[in-house]
Order: sequence, then C-alpha cells, then structure tokens
Amino acid sequence: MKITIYDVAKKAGVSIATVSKVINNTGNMREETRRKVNAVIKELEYVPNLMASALTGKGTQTIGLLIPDISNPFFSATARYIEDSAHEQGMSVIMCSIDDNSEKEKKYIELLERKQIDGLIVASLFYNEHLLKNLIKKGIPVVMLAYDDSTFDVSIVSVDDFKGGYEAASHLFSKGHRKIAVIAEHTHSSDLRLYGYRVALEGRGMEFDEKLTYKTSASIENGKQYFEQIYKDIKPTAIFAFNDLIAIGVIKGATEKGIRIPDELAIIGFDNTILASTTVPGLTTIAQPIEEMAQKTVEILIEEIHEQKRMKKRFLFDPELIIRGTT
Amino acid sequence: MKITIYDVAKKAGVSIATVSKVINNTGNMREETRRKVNAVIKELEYVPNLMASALTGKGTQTIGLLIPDISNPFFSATARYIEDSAHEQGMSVIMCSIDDNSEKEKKYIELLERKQIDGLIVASLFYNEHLLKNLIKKGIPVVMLAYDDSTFDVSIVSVDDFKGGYEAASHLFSKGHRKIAVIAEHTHSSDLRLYGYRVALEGRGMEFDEKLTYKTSASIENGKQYFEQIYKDIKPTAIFAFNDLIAIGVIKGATEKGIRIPDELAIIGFDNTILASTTVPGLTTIAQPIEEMAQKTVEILIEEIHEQKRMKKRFLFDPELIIRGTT
DNA sequence: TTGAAAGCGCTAACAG
DNA sequence: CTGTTAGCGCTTTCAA
Repeated sequence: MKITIYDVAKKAGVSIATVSKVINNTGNMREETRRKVNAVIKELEYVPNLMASALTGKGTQTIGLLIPDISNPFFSATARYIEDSAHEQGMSVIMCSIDDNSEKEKKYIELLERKQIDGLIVASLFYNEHLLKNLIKKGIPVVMLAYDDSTFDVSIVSVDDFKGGYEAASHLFSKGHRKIAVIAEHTHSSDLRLYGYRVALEGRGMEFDEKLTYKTSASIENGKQYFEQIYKDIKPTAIFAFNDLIAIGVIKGATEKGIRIPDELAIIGFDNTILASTTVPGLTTIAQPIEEMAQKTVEILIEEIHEQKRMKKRFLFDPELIIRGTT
Repeated sequence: MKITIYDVAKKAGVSIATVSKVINNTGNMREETRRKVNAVIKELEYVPNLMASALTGKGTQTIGLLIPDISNPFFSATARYIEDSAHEQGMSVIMCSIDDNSEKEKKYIELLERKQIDGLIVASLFYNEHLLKNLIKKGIPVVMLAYDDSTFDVSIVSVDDFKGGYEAASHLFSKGHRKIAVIAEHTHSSDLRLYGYRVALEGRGMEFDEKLTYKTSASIENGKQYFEQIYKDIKPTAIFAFNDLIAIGVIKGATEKGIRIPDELAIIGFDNTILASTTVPGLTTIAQPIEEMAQKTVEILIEEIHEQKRMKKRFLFDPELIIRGTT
C-alpha cells in the first residue's frame, strides 16, 4: 500500500499534525522530534501527496504553457527555458501545443482548469478570447510571452518588435538595399515589426511600398513558396522574413534557383533560432533574448500567483541584430 | 468563490452523488435528472476539480516525460508527438528536461512522484538507475522511448538502431565509399548503430577499423570540432554521424574549409530532424518514424496504466534511409 | 432512481 | 511543543 502521513505519524509516535509540520517546515518543535520524524520519513520512503495538499488550498505547483507549435525551434527553445525557470521555482509545466487549432485551445484550457493550474503562460496568439478572459476572471494569473497585444488585461513579456523591424530595415539599408520585400505574419507582433520597418525606411527618405509586403504563416515551405512568387513578381535585392523558418525557406528557394546569397539576394530573418546557424551561409537575423524573456515571464507569473493585487506589467526586451552570411 | 459539486447539487435539487454520476456518466438515472443537472453545470460554469477526484483513487491523468534536451530538434519533435497522443487520450504531460544532469533527474523524479503521475515516459538514458527501479517497484508504469536498453525491466519503443547503422553503411558503400569515419555517441543505441554499421562493412568484405570511430555527444559544435580533427587525422571520403546535429556540424566545418559536398566528402546523419532539410545541400539521413513511435509509446503506457499484469513489451520500428544532397 | 455517509491524504486552526 | 479535529471536493458503496 501507499505510505501516507498516518503511517509516518504512527511509526514515529507522533500525530499527523506534527508530521505535516516537519514536511512543510512550519511551526516550532523540539529538534529531536523533527529528527525522529525525518528519520521515519526516510525509512518509509514517504512521499507526500501533492494532490491532497492542493485540495487544502495550497496550489498545485503547476503552470500551463500554451504554445503554437513546438516544432518551430523558436517555440521549442521558449518551452525549454520556461520549463527550466519554472522548475527552479519548484513548479512544473504542462505543455499544450495549440497548433493554430482553436478547438484544441479550448480543450486545453478546460483541462488546465480542471487540473487547477496555479497560472498560465500564453506564448501564442489566442483564438478564443472569451476563454482567456474567463480564466482571468476566475482569478487565474496569466502572462503573455512574445506576443505583444495589449488587448488583454494581462502582464506581457515581449521583445521590442518595433525596434526589431527598425533594425532589420536599417541594416539592409546600410548594405545598400533599396528594394526590399517583406514576408510577414498575421499577428500583432508582426504588425509592429512591419511598422518599425516602415519607419526606418521613411526616416531615410524612402517610400514604404505596400506591394512589397506579403503575409503568410511560419513554415519553411511557405517561405520557399513565397520566395518563388516574390522573385517572379518583383525581383527584390533583399528579403526580410519575419521569422527564421520563413527565411530558411527563402534561402532554399533561392539556392535552388542558383541565386547567389548574399550577392544577388540578401536575406534577414527574425528569432535567431538554431536554424539560423545551420545554414550555409549563416542567416543574418534579429535575435530575441528568449532565455531572459522566459525567465522574466516565469518570475512575473509566480509573483502574480502569490500576490493579491495583480498589477499588470509589461516588459519589452531589446532585440539584437546578429549578422551572419546572408547579408 | 469556487463552484463545487455541492453548489451544483443544491441548485439542481439533487444530491452530490447524483451530480457525480452525471459528470462521470456512471450509473443509471432518469434522463430528466441528467438533463437538469447538466443544465445547472452549464449555468454555473462548474468545472470539476481533478485533484479531488485524484484523491479518491482515480488517477491524475498526467504523465511525466523525461527528455534530455528539448533544444535538440529530434527531442522537441518527440515531445511534441508524445504530447499530442497523450492529449488525445485525455492525459496531460509534464515536461522534464534532464540535460545530462543527474541531479536534475533526481529532483524531477521526486517531483513527479509527489505529483502522483499515472505513468512515465523516459526518452533518454537514465543516470540514477535505482530511482527508476524504485519508481517501477512502486507500481508506476514506465516506458522507454528511442533508447533501446533492455537492462531495465520496462517496455521499450525504439527504432531498429542496428538496421539503421546497417543501412547507412550500405548506402555509403554503394556510393563507392571505402574510407568512412563514424561519429558516434556514448549511448546504447549508438552501440547498436555502430554494430549494424560494422556488420554491413564486414558483410562486404571490408574491415571494420576502430580508429575511424569517434564518440562525442550531440551538438553542432561537437560535430564541427570532430570533423576538423577527423579531417586532419584521416581524410575519409565519407562521414556517418549518429545524429543530425553532429552531421550539421560536419557540414559546417567542411563548408568552411571549402570542401565540396558530396564530391569530396559525403555525409549521412541520423534522425531526419527538421535540420536535415534546412541545409544546402539537404542532409541524407536515417529517419526514425518518430510520430508513430511516440504514438505507440503513449498507447503502451496507457495500457499499462489500466492493466494489472504489466507485461513488458518491446517494439522496434524500421528506420528509413532518406537520400538528399550530401551523399 | 436517488441519496447518506465514509473515506482519499493533507493542512490549519485551536486546545491542551 | 504537540495533538484533535474540521474541512478541501470528489467517488463510491450501500440503503432506501
């Protein structure tokens, strides 16, 4: 049978309350008693049941992580750092891949609620806004990561997308490019990047041309496809892809056509995932300090779990231009 | 306040037992009663507390996933598919990145035990064997994935590593290579691959040369470093890397030295991760059917959770040679 | 067909 | 300093 607090208490000749106190290091007690109980715990290999303690009002020490698609290296890195930081704080994380699937999102949210998670990190856009709002209303702390949309009344940790767009454009400009195509995404962060890009261009007296802007979702395949179309349409001298996956697709497409990179076509990505360093030449990209962002996210979430007030905060991290071979 | 089963019962004018029955779809009852209770549940937005039901003996519907390093795309893909299959069965998964860190492993195991996980998937080698054995002794089902080591008395799902090694060697041989260096890892699976490789060579009347075999751990950096050394040492015409990460490192190293791939140097990897398709030229590699493997793993685990007998099973999946540009 | 009541393992007053 | 006891929210006999 499973060893419970009663077994320990009996064997140690104390009450369960005492055992509980030594487990949780609460209250005072004779050092000898504590030692004795600890000895029995070790002897019996007693492992406290967190479910039971969760029932009595302590949290579940579990947080949920909603993520679009962990096969995108940016998100797998994110997941990784979130998990690390959470674990350091004694929290475990339940992974939830949403996959652009609103149904799945719904099912997951419900599951997480049943599981009584202490908090939730949303590292993706959110389809069923009302579900999120509902969760928040019920008092479950939520922090959004890498998705800067202030529509929701939650704390946000993100990279400064505007700045990222601005820096990418500036870099391309400084390299002499004047005809730059953009492959963006359908997210709010993407809009911010685009805006930064535009401001950078206009600040240099260039005109922002809507026709040079394309939108798709993050995948190598899409990158390749869009490249082909773009190259047919407008033959730009540079392409700014809003994430590395798309940029990789562009590289593949260009290489297959025998286009020389960066001489005939310069490419810049976003995220600085592992992929950016695997291509030859290496991909110039805008790095998000994802490790720090993840840490901050967990930190804020845990704060909100413990606090009452729940002040909403917003942290913007600086992106960093990483120059490699594609520009 | 939080809505409990009591609130629902009161409002519906029934007992909590009845509510419990409609939640779990157990027992018989008048259709009208069920309808009424369901209506109240909806109205009150009642969400059953899984912790409480876990306490009464039903499981936690949660499994743990021990994984070495999710930033290795092979493992992030693995995690992804595990999570998917688990979720389909109504289980959630707690991610545990071990990072070759025996301390972390220990802490995680303990945490998972406290959390009363229903089962555990181990997708990595295991440092603290006694911990695993202890877990098994306590009756927690464990399945090992992609790590074929029958030392443990658990079910195993893996690729046929021997066959993978054999096929890679055969492919290289058929391309005319006779001087092939191997970059292996320090795992049991790696030994099996090496053995397959050896048998393939010897079957063709070649000799297996220990000196052409190197061992390291999976990372791009290591791949690159080992390539440099290998090239200095022995100038092989081909390199068989035991995973894609290492293979990518080799490609990088070779490209930097201006070595033409595959003419001057052929390269073959293992895993068929996303990385294999991002390089130019694409990486020839041995694919593991990771999605099916993950599904099978979850399937077996859930079986073992429900069964009493706990028959240990062993599933070997066929690897597949994926030919791209590096050979 | 429905309900009363005894747990599940733990925490946290409150007493002693 | 230590123990008694009343829950936490749910499941599950067993009666009615």
